[in-house]
Amino acid sequence: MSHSSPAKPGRPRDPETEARILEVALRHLAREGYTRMSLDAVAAEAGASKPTLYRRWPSKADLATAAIRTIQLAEPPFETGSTPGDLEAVLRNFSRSLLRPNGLSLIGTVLAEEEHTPELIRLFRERIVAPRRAMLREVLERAQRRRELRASADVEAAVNLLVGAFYARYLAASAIPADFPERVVDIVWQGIRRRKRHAGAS
Amino acid sequence: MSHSSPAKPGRPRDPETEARILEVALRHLAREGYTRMSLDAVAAEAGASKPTLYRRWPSKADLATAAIRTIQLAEPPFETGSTPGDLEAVLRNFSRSLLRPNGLSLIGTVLAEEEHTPELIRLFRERIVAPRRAMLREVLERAQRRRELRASADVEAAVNLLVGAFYARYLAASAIPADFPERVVDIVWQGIRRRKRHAGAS
Amino acid sequence: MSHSSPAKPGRPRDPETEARILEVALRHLAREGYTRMSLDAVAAEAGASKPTLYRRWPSKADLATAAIRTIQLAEPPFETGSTPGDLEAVLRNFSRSLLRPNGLSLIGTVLAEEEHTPELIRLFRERIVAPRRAMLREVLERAQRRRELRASADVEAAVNLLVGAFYARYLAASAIPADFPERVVDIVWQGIRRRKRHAGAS
Amino acid sequence: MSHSSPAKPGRPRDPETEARILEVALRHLAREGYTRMSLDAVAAEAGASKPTLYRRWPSKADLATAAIRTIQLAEPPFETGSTPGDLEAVLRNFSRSLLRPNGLSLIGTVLAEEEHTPELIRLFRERIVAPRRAMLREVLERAQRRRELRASADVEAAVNLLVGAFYARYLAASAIPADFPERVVDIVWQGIRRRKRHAGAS
DNA sequence: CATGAATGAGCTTTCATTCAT
DNA sequence: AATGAATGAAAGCTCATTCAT
Repeated sequence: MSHSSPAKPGRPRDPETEARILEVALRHLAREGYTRMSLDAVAAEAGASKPTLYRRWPSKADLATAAIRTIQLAEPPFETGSTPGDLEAVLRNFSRSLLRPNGLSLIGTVLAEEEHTPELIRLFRERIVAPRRAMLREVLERAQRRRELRASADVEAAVNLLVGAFYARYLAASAIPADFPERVVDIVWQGIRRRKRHAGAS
Repeated sequence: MSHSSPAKPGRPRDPETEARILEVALRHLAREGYTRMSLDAVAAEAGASKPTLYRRWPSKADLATAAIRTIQLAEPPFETGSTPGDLEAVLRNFSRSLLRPNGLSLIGTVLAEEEHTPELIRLFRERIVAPRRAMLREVLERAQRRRELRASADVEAAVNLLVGAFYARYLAASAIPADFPERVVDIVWQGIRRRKRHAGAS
Repeated sequence: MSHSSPAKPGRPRDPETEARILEVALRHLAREGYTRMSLDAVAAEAGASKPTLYRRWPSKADLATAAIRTIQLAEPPFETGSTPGDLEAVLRNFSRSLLRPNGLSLIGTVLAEEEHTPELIRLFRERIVAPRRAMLREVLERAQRRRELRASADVEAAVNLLVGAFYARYLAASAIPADFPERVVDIVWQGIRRRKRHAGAS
Repeated sequence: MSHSSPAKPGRPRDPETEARILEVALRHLAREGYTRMSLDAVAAEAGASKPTLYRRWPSKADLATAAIRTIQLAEPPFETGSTPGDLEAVLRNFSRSLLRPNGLSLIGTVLAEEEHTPELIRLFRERIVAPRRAMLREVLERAQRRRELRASADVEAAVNLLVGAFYARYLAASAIPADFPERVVDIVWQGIRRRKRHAGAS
């Protein structure tokens, strides 16, 4: 008589170990950068041994990418009723998660490692960058379908402007003011929305 | 043949050596990142010995910051006749120098090292980031004085939008299209410029 | 049909597994040497797990000696009619098996490990070296009984000369010429055979 | 004004350090084998640090080959008056140095490493094996010029027989009897020397 | 009985920094 | 002033062996 879920042979993995390692690894990766992240330190802090790491991820790069993969984007509901309101909601959430856990140092490390460990930036783009941009693009395309935007409105450029403002601000000053989302949306929205025809334009 | 300045005792430093070291160091810093930049390699490539480096800069961090300090911004003339034209000129120059010598990896490394070597980002802000932003701000403030902008126009936010768009684009895709400056200026300019009163709207 | 020997409780060992492990182990031992032979690799290639190895052989050294023990010498029929012919036949077979599977690297590893794992060389002598020498000695002692050898002929030394020539040649050049058996037998046989009395020697 | 021997710049190497490292390395190589030889242990025993080793020899293989290179063959004067006497003298010296410092384990390790570190055996052949064989060959060729050998005498085979006997004996029993040189020379010499014509045989 | 997971110790190699000439 | 040598610390990775299922 067989079980529906046959017990796998061998000693089972401690499921908490894996999660703990990844969590520690992500923290170190963000705080120390890729090069400074030491597998010794990660193993020690996670209460595991180095071969335990190597059994799961065959190299440091694999562990680092796996750690990045665990980042979860809290998807905010963004139906505020108006397009600028939706954009602000997305950016407010973006701003909060951008700085976690260690400001832009995670972004920094994937940029710095672009030549040596391109997997990092590839995955970062796929997992972190792209979804966030997709949210903004979705809001804008919805607005486009509702004919709220100028006919020539450049959605791709607008997305870059909106998210990029936060990078620029952080790079210039390390701090993002609370009203920043509102301020950047304000300009961009004015720049792309459709304007009423001038009544007596003729 | 005597020097006009009183001769210092001992062998004088070779000024070319210093320049060569800094140039090599900057290249390595940008290509490899701070942690991977090896003083051994820099010394070897510059044709000097390590104590020669240490005599001038007491630590690796000092050498790295000195290297960043040498970056010169080629100041573009930007008097094109129109404010958007000026903005585009600045950004075009910015876009070119942004990716030199190795994409954003220099920015990456200063971000990644923010906690361990804060000197790096401090100096990077002062030398690289601030001057570039100042150019844009100057153009915008001049426009403000000419009353080309809306009364409520947020110059600081606009600056962040303009430069940030490039970071965002690079982070998302590693390549900046040639018409990108034009496209981002277009939106921002529409977002901040003063609009004509609907003359005879009645 | 029941077994003649009482059935043992528990799951019986798969005899094929054991053979497969030993075969793989011997190959790795000869190719990589003892220190480089990895139980991980042996287990993986044999399709078994490491504790399966450890259940049968309590240590790496035990597995290695067990692997050596499996080597079978194909006993050649050597009744060519003449003593030099018999010697050549033995040596020809010796030369072939000497280089299998990996030149002298198996001999190398047992010599190199003499201090750390003396079991290896002990067993190698008993299983591989001694039988081969015995064949030569048997041929020579038969010749002695037939009074084909000089009275003072040193059989032990002759055996060492005959087999040693192959070691020396390999150590010097890695390759054994096809006519090598004939050439070495020629010299040794001339050196030990009984010579006819010079008829009118007086 | 230049010196005839201009002082080299920089801190000079301690000449004893290099010799001490090589001596220790050779001992470890012979005792432990290549794989077991640890640079940590060598450095510690030689009273140096690991980077001191790496400055001189860029890898473990380089250090090992350098160590082998230091082996000096004490060239024996071998003009005993007779060819067999000369051969015995060479072999007696050979036998003594063969077992130093650790029996055949050095030979063992170069054989075992043939695939992974072929430099080892290449150098061993060039430095150790070839010179020893050359001595024997020289004695035999001198005898040949003096017409002491049979016309068909196979010098190459004789050399292999003479040195090989020692390998074979060691591999079979780990000990070389004191009269071994004499015994092997006896057979080989009888096997290759020219025989007197049966003068008045009729 | 056999499995996959875990471990502690070890490896070679590189680095930033200081010393002796 | 400038050099080459030296150093202690640490890194990434692998191994023989044992544990838990």
